[in-house]
Amino acid sequence: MDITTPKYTLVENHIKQAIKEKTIVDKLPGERTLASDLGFSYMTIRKAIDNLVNEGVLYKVPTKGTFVQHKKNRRKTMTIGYFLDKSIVAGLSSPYYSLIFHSIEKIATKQGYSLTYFSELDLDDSNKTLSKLDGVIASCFPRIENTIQNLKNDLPVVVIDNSSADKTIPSVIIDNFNAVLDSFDHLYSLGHRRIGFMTGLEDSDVGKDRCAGYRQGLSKHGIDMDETLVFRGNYSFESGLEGAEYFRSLTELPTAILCANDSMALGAIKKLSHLGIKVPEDISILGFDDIEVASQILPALTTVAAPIKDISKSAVNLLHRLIKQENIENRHIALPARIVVRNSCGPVNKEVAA
Amino acid sequence: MDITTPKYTLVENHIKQAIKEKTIVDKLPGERTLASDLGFSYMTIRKAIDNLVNEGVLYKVPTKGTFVQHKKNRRKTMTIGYFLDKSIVAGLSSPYYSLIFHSIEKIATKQGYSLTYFSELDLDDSNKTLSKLDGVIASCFPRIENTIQNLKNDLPVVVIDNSSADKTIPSVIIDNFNAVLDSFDHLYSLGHRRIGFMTGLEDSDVGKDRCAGYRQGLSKHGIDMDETLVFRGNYSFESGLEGAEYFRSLTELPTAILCANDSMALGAIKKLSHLGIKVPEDISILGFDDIEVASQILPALTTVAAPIKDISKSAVNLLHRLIKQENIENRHIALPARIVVRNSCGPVNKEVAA
DNA sequence: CAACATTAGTGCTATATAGCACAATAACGG
DNA sequence: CCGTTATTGTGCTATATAGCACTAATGTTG
Repeated sequence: MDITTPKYTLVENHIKQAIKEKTIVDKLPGERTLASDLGFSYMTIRKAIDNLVNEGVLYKVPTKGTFVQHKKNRRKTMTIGYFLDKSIVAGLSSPYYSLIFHSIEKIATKQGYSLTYFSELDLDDSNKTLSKLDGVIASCFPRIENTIQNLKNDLPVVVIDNSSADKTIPSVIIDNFNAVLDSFDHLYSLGHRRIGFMTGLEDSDVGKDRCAGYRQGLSKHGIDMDETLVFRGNYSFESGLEGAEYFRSLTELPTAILCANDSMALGAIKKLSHLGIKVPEDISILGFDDIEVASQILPALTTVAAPIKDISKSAVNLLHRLIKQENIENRHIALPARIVVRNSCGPVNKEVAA
Repeated sequence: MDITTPKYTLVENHIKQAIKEKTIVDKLPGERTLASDLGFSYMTIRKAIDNLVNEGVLYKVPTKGTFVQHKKNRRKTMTIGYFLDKSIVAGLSSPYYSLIFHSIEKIATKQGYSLTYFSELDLDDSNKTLSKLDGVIASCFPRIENTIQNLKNDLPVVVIDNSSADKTIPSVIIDNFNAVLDSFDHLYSLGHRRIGFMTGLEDSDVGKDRCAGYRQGLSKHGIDMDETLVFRGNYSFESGLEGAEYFRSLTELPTAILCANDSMALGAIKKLSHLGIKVPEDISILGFDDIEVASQILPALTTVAAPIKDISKSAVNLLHRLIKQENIENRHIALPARIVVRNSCGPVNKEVAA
């Protein structure tokens, strides 16, 4: 410390220290008591306490005393954040995430929150950013577990899409397994037996569960697993193009392809059409997410509708209750997703397979 | 005032009043001077001034004096807002606005700003919301001129997409007129003469300018205006469907349709295909915006690429300079937009027109 | 036992006073 | 004329003191 450090900062530091060391837990001694204990004047102690109150470290109750502001019930900014890691390059311009964000905003506004979006989190300015927020909803991916942990130290966090490895973090996800299984059943009921699968990134629960749903569909109907019918994609439109080319290169084309999301399905449809293979006459394509254009393209995409509104509502409510420090019995919510039948899947066409 | 109003609040009010009445313009009298002038003690004056400094009304320069914090250079929150009125029901899930927002976020983050999204602005809590912001970028529509005016009173505002009727508000728009004119030229060069136009909402500059571009295209090439070739849409996918039906109902189908945005173009393509009219063989469709799916659908959409990145960059930079109170020579920026030729427009097919 | 009064503890307001550090300016001296 | 020195004005820290308003616990009284 400088020679010129004012005494009140010394007092401030002393109090902060005492709080950290739990010497002071809840209520501070009276101002006059503190003054004589620490050997500073009453007014100096007041100044120090005043500053700490302004900083939000302490709060006062008139005629009662001064108390420690336990970090958790800090001053409310009535702003929550939505975090979508920059590893999702399209960010909010991805059709799925833009639906999520839009929906979260509507619900958050209803609850009186403003919504901030961020896709990067430097440790340097994380404090600056996070101090503006009451809580964060994050789309979770395994590669950002560290970031989530950092967030969690400062704020209530609710994770959506994937659950975190850290099961203490509340999550809202959809039942990917059964949704894909339903899709499989749908294709099966149309007569399809040779069904391909285009995976997403398999580093996440979403990817794994959708894949597991596919495998379950196979075994449920007594179909042997054929590894050549699995194409490993990455959710992008481009990998949908590649996937279609891959399946085309097989000696026998599948009669239907389950895609782990809509963008890949779009890519597959486009490439297949280029290759002269008609959807759904020659091959059926099934997507996942029900992004806006799914119903607008030709053929209209049969897909699984992610319950965007429910996801958002659940996530905001969960977060709201965490912010209010309510007790939460069920920290992990899994929502069902239903298949939306449109025109990209049809009855099997035996002639094409060759 | 209560009997118990503390003197320092009286002093605070006195000072605020004096600032409002311009009795005090910049520098305050010395604290001791003030004390004797107002008849309160030095420490009381200090307390009052301290509070005003905390409120951001005044600021101090050590050994120099105390000064009025002119409203404009308020304390920075390093957060800017993006406002998209709720009258755009799809909000950020609209493909165009999600691109805009995503792009703004990337650039704002680079400049050290956080980005908040809001689509409603109650007058009640507008202060709560706006006090968290340094400035606002708003997508402007004529129907929200009032809101923009309110915003403008509190904060620097930059308007995008449309310019405001109030020309003092800086704006970043694209040159819709010439972009549509270019599109027209493109269709003309493919041999099209009977070219339909599907308008957007004509209450805004965007709508009017795109419409004017179409008319200019006609007159430039010496084609008579045929009002039956103009369908009044509202930018939605659904109105694209309706538009296609409308054109189909004409005794003679146009050989090409210029659409005021991509969503309508998508709708038109879908409906026309249903009606057995092939794009681009039978009819050419040209869009506007270059939303993500434009390149992903079949046929890939020939459209005008809105320079999203440039718009965002210009808007954020403008706003940043407004926040820093720099002098701005050019408050209105119009950016060129270029046509992206894909597969939805082809040479005219004389046989179809019948 | 219940109603009332007292008292101690709390934070809050207000004033008076004393000195420090710094910067700009005025006065002075070579 | 320039450089040094003194003066003045500024905000900043620190202390001591006096009284107010309110609450909760305690004591007192009918």
